[in-house]
Amino acid sequence: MRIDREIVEKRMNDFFEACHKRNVKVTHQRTEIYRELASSENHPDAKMIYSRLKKRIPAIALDTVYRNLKFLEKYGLITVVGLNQDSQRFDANIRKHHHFVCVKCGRISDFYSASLDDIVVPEEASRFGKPLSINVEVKGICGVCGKKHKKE
Amino acid sequence: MRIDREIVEKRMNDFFEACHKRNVKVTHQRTEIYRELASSENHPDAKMIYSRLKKRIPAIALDTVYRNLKFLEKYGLITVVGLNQDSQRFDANIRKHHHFVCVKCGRISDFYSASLDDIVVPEEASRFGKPLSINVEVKGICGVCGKKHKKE
DNA sequence: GATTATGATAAGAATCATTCTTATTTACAA
DNA sequence: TTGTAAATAAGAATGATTCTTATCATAATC
Repeated sequence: MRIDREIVEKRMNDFFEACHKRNVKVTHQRTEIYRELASSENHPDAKMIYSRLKKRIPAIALDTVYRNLKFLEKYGLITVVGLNQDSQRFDANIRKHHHFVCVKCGRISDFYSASLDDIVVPEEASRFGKPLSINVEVKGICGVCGKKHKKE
Repeated sequence: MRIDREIVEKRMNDFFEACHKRNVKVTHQRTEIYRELASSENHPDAKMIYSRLKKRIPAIALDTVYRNLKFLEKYGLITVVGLNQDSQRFDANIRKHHHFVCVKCGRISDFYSASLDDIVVPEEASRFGKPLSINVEVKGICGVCGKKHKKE
């Protein structure tokens, strides 16, 4: 489950460029953490990246992996899959709906939309298995956080 | 941020019905945990539900809240918002794409779809704030887990 | 209405993911 | 080459979630 060498190299170039542009240090660990993720197709978590890297860099600390993943996310080089919350959030609304999630405060709002309810699972997705549900997640800055930001 | 009384009552009826149909006990704690979530609009986490209930049921244990939320999810009365993972998963693919997530094994697969890329944020969503991204999450049973299930 | 079996709860310990603290090391600019 | 701010390693700390076990309550049966 590895990404094509060319794509990885392009990603590595983007990484170096982003580091230089931002004046952040290109450490061995940081480089290899990004390389590991950029070469993986299966959306690993921090532990998985850590244990793979441990073979090549035995002294690496798990905290370094976490720190750099946060760093890479902040600089837009990687994303966290899903909603990026620190705890599970629950919903008693069983009716088909979608979510607006504020990336600042984590507020989650339900919304209904006939047009979005109409979208069908494309073949590109059903190729991976039997679909059970399809939902749309909109990420953005909520009204409250938007106002806060203007004041600052 | 409370749900209309009528809706809550309908949900409570569904809850009692589901409990009886499944022959599970209708305990005070279970009932109030569901009532609390069914009355909330803001997708609380377990801690939040716990602290609200603590006022009414001082002896309630946090574990009971977790246990019953899992229970309610299993019986389809509530859902976990997002991908319901136990750890954060990362993605170096910054090209616009969508996800197929297996609800059995947690495997996450990227897919591309011109038709899904074309969907726009509806007014019902942008009402909550400034949208930054829109993505589709398909949940289902992946090929591997589907085969396993057939064998059993 | 009382009895009882079984599932549910409370309490606290345990586990797992993630972050913090601090002393040490390293990248890289001068 | 050297100075210095940034990054790292190690391990402790935190916070979410789950487990263990003794006790309790629901609901079926008498």
